[in-house]
Parts: sequence; C-alpha cells; structure tokens
Amino acid sequence: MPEREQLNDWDHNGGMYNGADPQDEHRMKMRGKILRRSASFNVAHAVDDLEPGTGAQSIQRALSLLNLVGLIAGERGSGASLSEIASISGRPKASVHRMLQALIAMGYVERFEEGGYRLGVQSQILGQLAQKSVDPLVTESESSLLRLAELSQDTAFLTMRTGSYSICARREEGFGEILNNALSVGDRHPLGIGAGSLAILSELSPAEVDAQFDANAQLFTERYPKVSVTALRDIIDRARVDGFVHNPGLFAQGSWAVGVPLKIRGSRPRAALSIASIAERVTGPRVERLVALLRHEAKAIGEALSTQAEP
Amino acid sequence: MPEREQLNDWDHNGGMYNGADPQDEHRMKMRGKILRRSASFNVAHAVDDLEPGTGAQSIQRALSLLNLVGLIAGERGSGASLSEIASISGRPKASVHRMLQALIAMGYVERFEEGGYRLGVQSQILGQLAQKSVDPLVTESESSLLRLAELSQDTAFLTMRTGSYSICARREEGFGEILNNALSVGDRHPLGIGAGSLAILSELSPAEVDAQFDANAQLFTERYPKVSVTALRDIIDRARVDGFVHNPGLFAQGSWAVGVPLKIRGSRPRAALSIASIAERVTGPRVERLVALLRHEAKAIGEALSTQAEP
DNA sequence: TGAGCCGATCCATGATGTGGAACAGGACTC
DNA sequence: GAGTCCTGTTCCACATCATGGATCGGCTCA
Repeated sequence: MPEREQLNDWDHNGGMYNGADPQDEHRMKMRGKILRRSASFNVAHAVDDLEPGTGAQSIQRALSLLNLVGLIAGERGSGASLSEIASISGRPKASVHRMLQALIAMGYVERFEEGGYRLGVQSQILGQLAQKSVDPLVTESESSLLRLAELSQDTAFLTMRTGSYSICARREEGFGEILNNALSVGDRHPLGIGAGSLAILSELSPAEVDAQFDANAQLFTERYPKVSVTALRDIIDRARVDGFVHNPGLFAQGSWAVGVPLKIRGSRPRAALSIASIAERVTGPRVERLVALLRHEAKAIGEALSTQAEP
Repeated sequence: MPEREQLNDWDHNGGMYNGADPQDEHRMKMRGKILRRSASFNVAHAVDDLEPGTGAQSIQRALSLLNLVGLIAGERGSGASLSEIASISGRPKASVHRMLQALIAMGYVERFEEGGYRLGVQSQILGQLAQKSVDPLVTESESSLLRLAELSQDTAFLTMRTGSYSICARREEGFGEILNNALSVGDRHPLGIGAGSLAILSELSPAEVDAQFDANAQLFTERYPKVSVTALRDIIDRARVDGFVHNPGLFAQGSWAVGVPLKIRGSRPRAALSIASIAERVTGPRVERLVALLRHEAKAIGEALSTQAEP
C-alpha cells in the first residue's frame, strides 16, 4: 500500500480524458479535488447512464450509484460522503440521498456511525452468489493472476466482456517499484479500450468487431477522441496473427501493456489476461517473455474450464 | 455435491412457513413446483419490499429481483427463466422483463445464449469491492468456518446484521451424512430468527432488543406465527449469562443449532458464528463441545479484527 | 457570530415506470 | 397442420412514482 502513494503525482489525465461532453464539466472539476488516484477518472465514467429511454432510468441510476460507492470506498479505505457521491455522479444531493437510503434499506450499502457510505453485506453476498452462478472464470484465474504479477513484477489483469463494454474483473499487483494504476477493478470501458479488451475483440469475427465499434462510435468520439479506431483495428488484425495484443501506451500516457485472449471451449470469447507497466518494461525482448507467461496461464485456465464444461 | 441430492425429499416447509399473508398465496403455490431445495422458501421471502413509500420503490424492486436471480441461479446450477422469476416475485412478466433488461444493461445480470438469467460480472465485482470496503469480517471468518465445519462435521454459519434483519453471510458444510439445509447464503430473516441472529441480539442492550422486536412485530406475526417472542426473549436472556445460544429446533423442524456472538473491540455487535445440525447432534455433551469450538474461533476472529481497528 | 460544510427533509411537478394485453416463435400433442 | 402451452418480447395509455430545488438543523472552524 505505501508504495502506491509515491505515484500520486502522476499525470492522472494521462491523455485519456478529453471529454467534450458538457455534462462532464462538473465532474472534471471535482476530479482532482476528491480522489487523488487515477481511478477517480474511471469512477466518474462508471456512473454514466447507458442507453436511455428503456424505461428503467432509476434502476440504472441506482446501480451506477452502487457501483460508484463501491469504487470510491474501495479506492481509499474509508467510506464515501453523500456530497462527494452527489458531486461525482452529477446528481442533486436529495436524489442521491433518497437512492442511498433505498440501497441501505436493502442492505447493499451501509453506513457506520457517522462514517461514510460503503458497500453493505448484501453486496458481499451478491458477489458470493455470483461466483456460484456466473462462471468460475474469475475464481479460476485468481492464482494465475498472482503468478503473473509475481513473475512479471508488474500488474496483471483479468478483463471480461459485458455487452459492448469490457470491465476489469480482477487485478493483482507485483512488488515492483512502479505500479500501473491506469485500471482498477470495476473500471468499465467500451470494448477496444485496453489491451485485454482488444484481445477479446481479436477473438471475435470481423463483422462482430465492426458491430462493437459501431455501437460505441459515439462514446469513442466523445470520450476518447485521441484514440484512432483504425489504429485499434490494426492492433486487432495483428493480434489475430500473433495471438497477442501489444498496446504501446495508446490509452493512458506511459501505460503500456500486453494481453492475450482466454479461449474456453464451448464458450464465446469474453475474457482476456493482460499485464501492464511502463514503456521501458513492455518493449523489446520483454514483450515476448510477458506474452509467454500470459500464454501459459491462459492455456491453463482454458483447459481447467473446458473440461468442466456447461451441462 | 452429490451428497446433497439424497436430502432433497426433506420436509421443505419445516414448520417454518405459516404465511397468513394473502400476497404470498401465489408464491406458496409456485414453491414446490420450481425449487426443490428448502431455500425456495427463503428465496420467496427475499423478494419482499421493505418499507414502502420512501420514494424508491423501483430500486427496491430491482434489487430484490437481483437478489432473487442470484439465489435461484445459485441454488441450482443453471439460470432462472423469466417466467419463474416473475412467478416467484409475484410481479407481471412485462415489469420483470424491463427490470432484467436494465440489470443486464448494467452488467449485473447476464444471459448466455438462450440460457436462463444469472448474475453477471458486475455482481461479481461488486462483491470484490465489498470485501475491500465493507469490513474484513467475512474474509477473516472464512478459515474459521472451514475449521468449524470440518471439526463438527455439521454446517457452520456466519450471520451478520443489516438493520433489523440478519443475513446468512457465509456457510461451510462438513462432510457428515446429514446436511442442515435450512439456511443458505443470502437468506435474510428478521433479527431473532436463527441461532446466530439470537446471538447477535444477546449482545445488544435490552432496550435495543425490544426496539428490534417492535420493529419486526408485524413480520413476526405474519410470517412466523408459531414462533413465540417470549421464548426468544428467554433464549436471549439465557445467552447473556451463558455466552451462547441454543436453539432446539424452534424455527425449522429438526434444525437445531448453537451460536455465539462475535465480539470485536471498537465495533458494534453485528455478527455471530453458529453450527446447525439435527437434534441428536445438538444435545447433551455435544452442545458444550460445539460451543467450545465456536468460542475458540470467535475469539480468534475477534482478536484478529480488534488489532487492526478502524482508523 | 457567521460562514461553510455536512446530511436530512419537504413537497409541487411532470417525467417516469407500470402492467395488462397482444405478439412472435418454438416444442409437443392430437 | 391446426391445436394447445410453453417460452421471451413489444406496445402504449395511464397515474403512480421518482425528481430535485429549496429549506432546515447540526457541526466545525475562523
């Protein structure tokens, strides 16, 4: 933990955020103020409404809020205050308060005496239930990520697909002196942003890749205007041949990474392993070493899960 | 896992359910049809709205639904169908569908090709975030529960308080031939129902206990009409002296249990350990042995968490 | 004393979620 | 192949419900 602190003065923006969205102006202002770590940027994003007009606005808002509380409280040790949550989410305090009360009533959020809001027991339990029912991928990859982090001395990630998004499902840190902090557990980006995300795309058919990029076209131009979609397509094409993705700091300044897709027999591609670090550690011969590590673990996970196939 | 099956024909109702609530009639009818294990009964309960009129109806409904999906999908291996969920929750299909779509859009629920609805990656992640932010109690007690289950050859539980409810936060099974199936992870009951729940109450002041029973008075008469509150008060009073709760099958027929509160310095009492089994295994000298085991683990957990007190 | 923050509460407004009804598409049966 | 009985999905008029600006009480600090 203490090692983290020395990285606090990184360029958090990292060239990744260039929001033209007027809605985000307020959030941007709050960003530096509230959370010092780079995740603040991701936190802000995690709270957006997805597709509107589906007749479930309040649910989406409430779940975004739940996510947000988890991210904030997870990043720091303490809980999140009402005003913070309201500021970051960009909603009025009264609304946030009402929603939080509902979340508390359901046990998904808790608040110890005068402390901040944090996730509650129900959230914990939901995770346990999810482990049983969703798929054993996250559990299965746990030891792999630990090995990857230890052997590489960098940060290892499990990325999973949800619809047209990818989400950082797990993250393990090595004990190196440099810590890549561009991606935290729970961060969600449109498919194509991040090495793991690209690795997943490389396993989809070209038509599907097009469909994903089309679906997120607006998001891309609004939120990642500096990212060239054609460059991403190139990376994907190369990954189809090479079997791995190499991201030379495309998304966050100085954050380089390699990723490989997880191939599980009988299951659509929807997960990837990746390792991220600084440029110097993801170049030249080290790329091959990292890829070898990743491939080895990806193969192990793939085999473990393919055998116990769905009934 | 296969050992479980041989117990499927237990008396699921177990004398626990005596619902006079007219709203529940439909659910009762569905119960045996849909889920065979006793948890079906608890599933049905988990879906109730809590306090209405707080201006967050849809959130509560959506979260109940989320919980329900998790419980159903967790109980069996497969996912839950829309119609099932609609039937159990007692809401029209259209509404359930709309909510599920919202939950899917947010990644909390997933649905693989034509399969049923199950919890999604976001739920998984929420659990991870919760482990970091909520409190280390669940993680810390994991090994204790495993030891308890192994040493007792019965089923060990971690019960936690949420508001005026207690919830089964974790559960580990021994390899004995009899499996107590009256309580599953995620099951929620009003405080006072269950040995662990009573153990938590025994650490509260009499005034607080009264307040809790008052708060849940309606629930008790509606849902546990056979349970005498004065009997519960007696158990609590005895537990204050003895330091443990003994439940002689009060709630579910044949499900006896012992429980001890978890005392953590600097934290309000809100958790308990318990072991449940059949009557023959929770009587006479064995009670003391079980209590000794529980006390030992409770002490260990308490010390582990008291040292790393909140900042 | 009062400015500034915190979380909590009120309540008129209309946007929003609601759910009955109708639909499409399989899987079986007669 | 017309029948029933399941799925999951879409539509849309209705009014319930969430909304959020304004206000308040409590606390800390200058």
